[in-house]
Amino acid sequence: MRLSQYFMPILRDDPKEAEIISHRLMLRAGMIRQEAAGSYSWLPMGFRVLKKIEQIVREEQDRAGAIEVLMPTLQSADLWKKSGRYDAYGKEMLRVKDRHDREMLYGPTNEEVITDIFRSGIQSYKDVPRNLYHIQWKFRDEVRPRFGVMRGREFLMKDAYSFDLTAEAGQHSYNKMFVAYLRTFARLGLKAVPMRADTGPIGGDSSHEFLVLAETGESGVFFDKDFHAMDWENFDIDYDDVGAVKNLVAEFTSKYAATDEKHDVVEFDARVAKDKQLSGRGIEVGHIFFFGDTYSKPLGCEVQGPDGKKVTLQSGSYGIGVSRLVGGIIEASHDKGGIIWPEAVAPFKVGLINIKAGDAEADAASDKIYKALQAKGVEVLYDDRAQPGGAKFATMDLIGLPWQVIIGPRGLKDGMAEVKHRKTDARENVALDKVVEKFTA
RNA sequence: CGGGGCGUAGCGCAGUCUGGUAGCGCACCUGCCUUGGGCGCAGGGGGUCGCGAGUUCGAAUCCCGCCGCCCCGACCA
Repeated sequence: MRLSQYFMPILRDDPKEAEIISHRLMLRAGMIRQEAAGSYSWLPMGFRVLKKIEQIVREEQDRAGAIEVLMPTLQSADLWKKSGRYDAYGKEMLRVKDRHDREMLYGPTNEEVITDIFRSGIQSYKDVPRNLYHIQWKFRDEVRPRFGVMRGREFLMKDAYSFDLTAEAGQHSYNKMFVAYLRTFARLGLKAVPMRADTGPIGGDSSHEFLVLAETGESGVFFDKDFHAMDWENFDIDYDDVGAVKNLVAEFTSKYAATDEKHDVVEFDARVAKDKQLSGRGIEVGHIFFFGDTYSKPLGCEVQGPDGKKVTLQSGSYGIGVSRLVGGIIEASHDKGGIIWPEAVAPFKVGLINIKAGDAEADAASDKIYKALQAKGVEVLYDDRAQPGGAKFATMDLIGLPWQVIIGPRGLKDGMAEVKHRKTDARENVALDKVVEKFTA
C-alpha cells in the first residue's frame, strides 16, 4: 500500500480524552475513531490488526476442535426469560423492542442462544462432545466505558461453548480450551497468566482468567515469580491425549496466581517464598468457565444416553476479548516513539520509507523494492509522500510496523538500503537487491 | 450511580469572570526551498463557538433547560 493513497489519519497531538497509552496511540496512529462512549469505528490500520488477531484466535479454536458458527447480535428475550437471566442481567443488557413491540436485546453473551441451537440439533449421546464458537460483536451497556477499546460497550469477542455428556468429559473440553488459550496468546506475542477466577454460584475451581501483565491493567494481580521462568512458547500437544492436556493445565495452574478479588494473603505466603512474591496489574483478555448444566437444564438441552435415558448436558463457555486485545497488545508493547507490533498482528510487516520522494533515483529504487516485496506477498506500507525525512521516521515509529526499510541518498550512493528493526532499533545496511530476501527467507 | 471537569477549525488550546467584527500553534492548500529524525520562507482556505429557548441595540461570553464527552470511585470480555 502506498501511503499517498491510503487512509491513515494520524494525529500529532494526543487527543485529550485519551488517558491511557494504548488509547492515545490508537487514536494518534489513526486506527480507530470514537463514535459514542465506548463505541468505535475501526479505521484501516486498526481493522487490519483486529482481523489478524481474530484470525489467530480462529485458527487456534479450530485446531482445538471447536467449530465456528455465527449467531446474531440481536436476540429474542424469550430464551433469556427461560434461563432466568433476563431479569438477572440488569441494566448492562441493552434491551430494545421491534416494530411489533416484541422484546429483543443486543447480545452481551450467547449461552442461551447456543444452548438452544445445540439442543435442537442433537438427540443422541453420540452427538457429543462438541464445542461451537463464534466471533461476534457484543454489547454491554457499561456504566462507565473507558480506556478506548479496552472497555468499550460494543466489543468483538470470541465465545465458545462446549457440550459434554459428563462433568468429567466436560473437564477435558475445558482443559483443551485452556491450552488453546495458552497457544493463542503465545502467538499474539503475549504472556497471559492464567489465574483462578470467581465461579459464581457453580463452585469448584473450573474458571480461569487470563491476564496480560501491564501497568495500566484494571485488575490487581499477585503471582509467583516462577511464572516468568516457564516455557510460554512451546505448546505442541495432541488435544486428544486427555492426560497430556490435563498435565499441561496442571503445570500452569500449579503456581500461585490470583487477581485481587480472589487473592488470599495467607495462601500466598504459604505457597510462595517472600522473594518470589510478585504483584502488579493485569488486563483480562480471556475467561473460561465450566458451569455444568446451568443453562442446559432450564433450556432442556439433553440427549438420550446409551442406556436409553435422557442426560442433561454439561457445558462450559470460553471468551476472548478480541477487540480488547488490540489495546492490550499495545499496552504490553510500545515505547516513547509509539507502538511496537508483534509481527503476527502487525498491520503491515514492512514500512518502506523513501526519504527523498521526488528524486528520480530514490523513487526508482524505492518503487522497485516496493513492487518486489508485493510480488513476494510481503505486506508493505510504502511512504512515498513528499515530506521531510524526520516526519516520516516519526510516523513510521508511531504506527509501529516491525521493520523499516529506509531508502535515501546516503545509502543509495553505495547501492544500500538501511533496514531497521522497530523493536530493538537495530540497523543494518543491506544491498538494494538483497532487501526483499531479507523478508522472504 | 456518587464526585469532579470539559464542549470554540481535523488535533491541542486561548478568548467567557468584565457582552461589541472569533483568535493562536500544529495539521491542510498554493508556490519556492529542502529531504538521514516532526525543515524554512511567502501566500491562502477552513468555524451554525454542543443544542434549544430567553435577556439585550448586540451573546462564544449573562440566565434557564437539554444533550454529549472525559476523569476518580463502586461494577465488568
